[in-house]
Amino acid sequence: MRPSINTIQTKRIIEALERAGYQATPNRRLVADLVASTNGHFTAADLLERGRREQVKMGRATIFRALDLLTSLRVVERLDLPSGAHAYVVCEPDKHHHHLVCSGCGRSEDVADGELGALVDEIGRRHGYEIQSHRLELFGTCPVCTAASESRSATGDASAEQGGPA
Amino acid sequence: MRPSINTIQTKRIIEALERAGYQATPNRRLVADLVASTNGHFTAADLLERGRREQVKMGRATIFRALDLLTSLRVVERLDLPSGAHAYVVCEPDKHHHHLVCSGCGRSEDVADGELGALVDEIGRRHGYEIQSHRLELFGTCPVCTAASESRSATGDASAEQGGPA
DNA sequence: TTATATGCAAACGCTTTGCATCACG
DNA sequence: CGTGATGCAAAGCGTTTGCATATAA
Repeated sequence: MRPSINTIQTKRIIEALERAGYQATPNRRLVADLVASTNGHFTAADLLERGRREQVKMGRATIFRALDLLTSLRVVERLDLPSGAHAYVVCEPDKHHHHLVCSGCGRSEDVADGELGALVDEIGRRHGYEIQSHRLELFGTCPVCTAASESRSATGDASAEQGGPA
Repeated sequence: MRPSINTIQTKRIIEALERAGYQATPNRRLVADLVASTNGHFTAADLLERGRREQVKMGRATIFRALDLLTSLRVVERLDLPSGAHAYVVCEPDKHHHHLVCSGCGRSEDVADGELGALVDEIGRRHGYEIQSHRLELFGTCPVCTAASESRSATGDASAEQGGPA
């Protein structure tokens, strides 16, 4: 997948960098772009490989440093897959939310906190804890993958559903 | 903390092992005991060190293998701390639940799924996902640590007690 | 010119594995 | 005896760091 420079998403990320006083270097722009052109979760290794494939040879360290940066700016968020592996997803910086991850293709969607906040408060009260943070992670199959697996089982086909993460 | 052999918890774990057809070897008994005498989360390294301190010198591998075993028996569960580190907690094998973890002392408590299930269903429906699993992790300060930090701030003492989650 | 950012490779920490040995059934 | 469990050390992975270099402000 060729990164499409200058999406709104990419710009948002770059602006976030500059607003925070960091340089929007070519490498960081590329990372921003790779990240923005992903609709699922991705790992540092994914970015590294995609980056190399595209054009530039970025060092591992640069990726990790960029990812740390973006994480601290809350442009991306780190999440833990059921396997225990670490992945990242892009997300809206400000509003508190959670992630719904498709275990088929890796696509991820932001989920508003909604009523969960109240439930969390209630749990804290019940246990006498002062809750500082909470994290809800949902894993399931997205509509596309569900459809794919249904038609697959109908036809006996057993090929993969879609692009996989990123 | 000296492991107190033969707690109910320890027995439960050992029975779970035997019921599943695994040998309750001395090493595994020790692990069971260490695990049972922990009321918070712990890492593999913790167990290794406590084990060594107590008596036996267990190889790293043995700890990891035992932990894998207990995880597969759902006697312990692996969880991801906000720092990204992996830890384990003991828990009831059968009922679906979540964890409330004290970021001060590491104590952890099981939290019933309760109304969350309905909320999760609702989210899945809204996004067209078939939810397969969900995980809620709560981080906060337990009553003991809250009290401790209050008396501390009252006396102007500023000693550390925790590393603070994300 | 001074602070930042980058690359590289070595260092790290955690976890797994291969293999010979040992214990249990 | 044969299978399962263990220890050890080496290998593997993902991530971080030190340091010299290159680049931006």
